[in-house]
Amino acid sequence: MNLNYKVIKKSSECSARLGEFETIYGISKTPMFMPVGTQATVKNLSPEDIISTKSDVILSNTYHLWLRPGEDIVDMHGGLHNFMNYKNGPILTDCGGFQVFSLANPKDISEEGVKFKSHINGESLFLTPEESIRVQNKLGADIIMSFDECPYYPCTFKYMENSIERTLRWAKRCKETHSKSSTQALFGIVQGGEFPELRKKSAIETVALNFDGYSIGGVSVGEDNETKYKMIDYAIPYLPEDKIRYLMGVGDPIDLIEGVIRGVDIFDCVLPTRLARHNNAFTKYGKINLRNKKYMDDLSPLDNECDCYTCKNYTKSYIRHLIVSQEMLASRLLSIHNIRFLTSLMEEIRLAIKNDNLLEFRDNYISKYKK
RNA sequence: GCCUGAUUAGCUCAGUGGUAGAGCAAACGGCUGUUAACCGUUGGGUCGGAGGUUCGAGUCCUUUAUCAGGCG
Repeated sequence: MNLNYKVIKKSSECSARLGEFETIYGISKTPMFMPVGTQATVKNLSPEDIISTKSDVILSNTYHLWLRPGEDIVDMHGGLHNFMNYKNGPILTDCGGFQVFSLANPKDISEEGVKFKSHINGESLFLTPEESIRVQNKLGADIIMSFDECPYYPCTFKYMENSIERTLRWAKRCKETHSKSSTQALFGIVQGGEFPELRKKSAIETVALNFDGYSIGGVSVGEDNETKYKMIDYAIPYLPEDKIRYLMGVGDPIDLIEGVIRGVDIFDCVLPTRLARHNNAFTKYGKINLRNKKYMDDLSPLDNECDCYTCKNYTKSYIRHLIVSQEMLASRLLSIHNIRFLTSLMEEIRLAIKNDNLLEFRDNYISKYKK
């Protein structure tokens, strides 16, 4: 499916671009942050909560839904949107490639596919590019991902070279398997680690397969910041101007800004929701841990300028009380705030691109934000 | 009044002669395409009191206090 991605404005000072694309849910503006709902739910949040965060696209995961409840059950509901009652915006499914990184052993990866042991019951599983696409076709997300290997970091040049070549062959198989190209956009994924020539090769050859958009994967897997930004720089020049660029798994506020400056359009990350469950809130001055005793009598909201439901209605003191009392509302309120914090940051970024002052915005932001 | 049992970290409890421990709680840290409401670090004890035996006692003995049962 053609998302009709359009560049509205290119920054005059960096590679950032303001853009939009189209689905049956309407126009989506980029740069954008997408919250993650692995198991067809953004953990702790109802669809109404998600909408209140002004999110647009949300993510779900092929591997997890394949295992449970199974793609047929989702299909019986008429697809993911109906299954999880998210009607506000598009859904993107990740392909299961990250689970190759987090759950499978390198020795279990073959040309044909990846051998897994189910994290639920230990059952032996085999995921192939064809199976990933077949499952994603049934899940019915608006944007689906080509099945890739997300290699361990660090890995050798030789391992990475073999890996990207195999991922390219998998990408071709994914394209050939994709049976719903009229309703689902299929993105290819660029790998190559920290090796410039491999990022270049992976990008050029993935683009040659002509996907509906392109992801940069294998980032935020343990590398330092400098390396992380280089990985983006090595790939971006070879990605077409007229297609969406998606940096997978990145969601730290500074990383979002740096990614946009380098030409990235969309991001996803578990960080806002995971940090929320672990009692942390994003603020303009860095993240804070609400379990800390100093918030016991703090009557201020998480962030004075934030317009989220949580900040409009609750004090830090109350949220700390919920955390100490192990009440589940704490992680819900923090999830709402953290996601809204990032969608709000993306609004500011879009405005800065429009005003051609994104680099100044970045410098001001970093000077306040303690990473 | 007599008999038994208990008393060790804030709490619940291990530790039966050889350098005082765990879980929880507390304080704090980490988290980047979710195997994570998770993981980690740190602080915290005259072992109820007083005597005694012993090279050495949380541990054995005497005594005492408190608590819980049982019998009168």
